[in-house]
Amino acid sequence: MLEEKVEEVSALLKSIAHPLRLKILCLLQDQELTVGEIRETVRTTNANVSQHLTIMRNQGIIVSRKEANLIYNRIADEMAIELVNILEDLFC
Amino acid sequence: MLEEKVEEVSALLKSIAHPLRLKILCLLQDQELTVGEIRETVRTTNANVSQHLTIMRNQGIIVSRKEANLIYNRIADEMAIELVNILEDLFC
DNA sequence: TTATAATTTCAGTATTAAATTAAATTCTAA
DNA sequence: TTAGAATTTAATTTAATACTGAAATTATAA
Repeated sequence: MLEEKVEEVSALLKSIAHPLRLKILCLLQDQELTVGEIRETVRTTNANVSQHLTIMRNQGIIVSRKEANLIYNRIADEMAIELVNILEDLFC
Repeated sequence: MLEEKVEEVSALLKSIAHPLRLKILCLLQDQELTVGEIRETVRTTNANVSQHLTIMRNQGIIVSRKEANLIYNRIADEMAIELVNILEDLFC
């Protein structure tokens, strides 16, 4: 793997390699959810969910759209969806 | 994905999600290498390579065997080999 | 037995990450 | 225009990581 690719791939893995973020990605596999909805299923604060979403948004894994004062989040990166699928196949 | 699985998978990803460790895994895909041989291709110190190998050894990704005063390292976990293959397919 | 090579361990420092709480934004609806 | 809901931002604290250089281990070979 080329040096650039190594940096790119390890950055992507890093942004997924956290229990809360992995859970969020699993949740978002087949649906769009708001911060509040995510917070209801993963037991933490809104701020914490928001910060983890920001990490994944900066990585390009997630995009958000605003409707009223709700923010809907979904997976933007097909690679990320595929990767989560593969992880579930491999480990579940 | 079940809570336990989430913890397990994110721990595995975390132990791969570092440029140097990802490089080492790529190198070890099809061969056994000593710490010194690894250090020659990735530009850092022996101690640093050794520490990263320890992280992956603790995670069960790598096993080592000693021959004289050389320590040969290889990938132990088939899942890890498969995962690295998949990452190369997806991103290279 | 001593010198050397390969590796690990340790101690220290610097950086980065995670979680919490409170304050600030943004939008809606009364 | 103000009260409240959803979310983000900021500030803080705590904890985890990464790297370096030196010292300790382990094994070989002179």
